[in-house]
Amino acid sequence: MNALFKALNDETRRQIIELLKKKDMNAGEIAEQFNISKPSISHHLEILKRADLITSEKKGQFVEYSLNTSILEDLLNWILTLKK
Amino acid sequence: MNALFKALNDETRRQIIELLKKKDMNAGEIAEQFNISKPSISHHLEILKRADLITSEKKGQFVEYSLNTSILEDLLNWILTLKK
DNA sequence: TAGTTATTTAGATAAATGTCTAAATAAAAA
DNA sequence: TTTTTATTTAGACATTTATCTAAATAACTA
Repeated sequence: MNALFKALNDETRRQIIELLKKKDMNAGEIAEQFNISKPSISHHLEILKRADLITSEKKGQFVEYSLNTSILEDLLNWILTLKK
Repeated sequence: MNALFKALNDETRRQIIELLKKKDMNAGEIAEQFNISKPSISHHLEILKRADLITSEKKGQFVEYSLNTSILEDLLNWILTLKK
């Protein structure tokens, strides 16, 4: 849960999630959407991955990233228990 | 949304939320539950308040804190749109 | 094989964060 | 009014974080 909240606590990472919601994208395509260096985006992707919010698959030279929404189930339940 | 994610990105603050889920508590009662100084807890409470996750009411010398779950509606919707 | 392209790793740095102690403020009690 | 109790504010400090540039790695292309 800690890694999940940490991953979500950044506007850039939340935007990456929004992008991946629309379609799978490789690291370069994701980086293009931001005024942030590729290494920094790579770092954000790693944090999202560690939180299991995204998965990656090597495709030739590219690394394709996909959103994993199943982990959000935990968060959803956490919130719902707070609301009783 | 930023303040909300920020507020949730800390184990102590999430525990404070869990405590307030059970019942309203004043600052001292909350601080008692942790091995953290009162000023630090006060600081956590302020961050939760800024995120509108809790409200406070002065009662004599005490300040009573309550959980505000309505703000979680936004978070809930954010998650649900990700899950399509 | 040599060069190009895609991505990550390494290392540095500035800013943000969580924590502390000491001091300030506010209310109650003596 | 003086003292005690509850809480917050101020300031300091160590750690974490987001970012960068330069270098390394991996895979395609000529």
